[in-house]
Amino acid sequence: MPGSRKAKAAETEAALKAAATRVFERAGYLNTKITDITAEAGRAAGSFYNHFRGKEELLESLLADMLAASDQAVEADPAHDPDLGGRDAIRWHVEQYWRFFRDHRVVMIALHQASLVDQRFADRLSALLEPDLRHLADHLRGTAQRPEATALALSSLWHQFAYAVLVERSPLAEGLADEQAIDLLTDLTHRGLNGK
Amino acid sequence: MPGSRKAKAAETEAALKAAATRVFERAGYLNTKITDITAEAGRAAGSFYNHFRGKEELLESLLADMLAASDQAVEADPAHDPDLGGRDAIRWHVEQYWRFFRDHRVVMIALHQASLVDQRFADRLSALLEPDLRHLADHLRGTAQRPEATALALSSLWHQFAYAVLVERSPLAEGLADEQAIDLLTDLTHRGLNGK
DNA sequence: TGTACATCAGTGAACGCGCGTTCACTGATGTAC
DNA sequence: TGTACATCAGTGAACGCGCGTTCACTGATGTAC
Repeated sequence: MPGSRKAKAAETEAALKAAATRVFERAGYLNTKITDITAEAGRAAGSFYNHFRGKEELLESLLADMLAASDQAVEADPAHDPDLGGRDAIRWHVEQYWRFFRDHRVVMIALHQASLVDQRFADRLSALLEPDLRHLADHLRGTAQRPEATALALSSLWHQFAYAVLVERSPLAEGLADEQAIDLLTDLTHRGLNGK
Repeated sequence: MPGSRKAKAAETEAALKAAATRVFERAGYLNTKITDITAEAGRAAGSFYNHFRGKEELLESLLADMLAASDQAVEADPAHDPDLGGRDAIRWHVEQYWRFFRDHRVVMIALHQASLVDQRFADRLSALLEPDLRHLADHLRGTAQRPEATALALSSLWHQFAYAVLVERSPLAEGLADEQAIDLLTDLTHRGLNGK
């Protein structure tokens, strides 16, 4: 069976990534040891280094997967209403953000944790978020007095609320369904911007 | 000179705390080694353990100082308007929050970082913030549909925006003065709540 | 006040744990002829 | 198709670095008489 060697390697690499995701979820990126990942994947410790230089490179790989998945999702979606003034348009943005965060929760948190300890990831993460922020700021030009700062504030709101609800599972948001969370953020954003 | 031994010990302890604060600021809590702190303080490594069990206990100590300072500040302040509906009352709250965060920035971030790695600090930190959150939720009862979730969202907004501006120094908030930041948050909060 | 001893803060070299990383080895897969 | 050799993925014990923590020692401060 030619190609079966590569296939086996690919399988192990995928197993390591899946295992890493599970361990990150339960213990956090920073608390995770290489041997935790290999143990979870049922492989020997040395096997890890056939596939990744270290934990950072594995995270980079998960990040690449996440970006690929999100590119696909964007392409599948129809173009959105460029006017951010309407409540529907705002809700669409919030919903995109919420679903992305929920679906990629583990990687997002891992990136966030890595950023605290490793400047390279901090730069990576802010470069990742910056375009969306600039885009949002452009939408706000005319509507808000300080478009950039306002965009930063809104993205702060969305990000941290999603984090509190979806990651920390704050008791204050107990029983809050996705749709309700999205509506709450939409209302705060829409009214906050337009004063209505 | 009786008492001069205790005085020397207290001096060293204070020096270690001050040094820790400086090192945390520049390298982050998680990246800081015990020997970084003692070196910055100009003491031997072993000296650290005459005063603290470890890095965690030193952080607890900084936390205690912060709480003591904030208690004093609250006592010095006149009672605030209990009605959160008025813009002035909201601004007062936002301003308190902003100044507290700015003044205790280093400890707040250190706590935040410690929380990611140590569940005990996570519990400590949420217990620390919970009363304010509940208080805010009570203010919102009647005004907002879901007071608890809305309180969580608003505190998310304040916290993360303060973090982005005061810690990350986001380029999007370049040249934003404290008063402008406070006004921006006040507007978003006030309009978001009251639709005006 | 002076002397002898006890106590304590501080020192820094050394110890040792945890964990990332290596590497000689195994067995399976691929290749050459 | 068969044989001999090469290559590769995976293994796990062992190595070694980094750093937290200890501890015998020093010199200064406090206490007893």
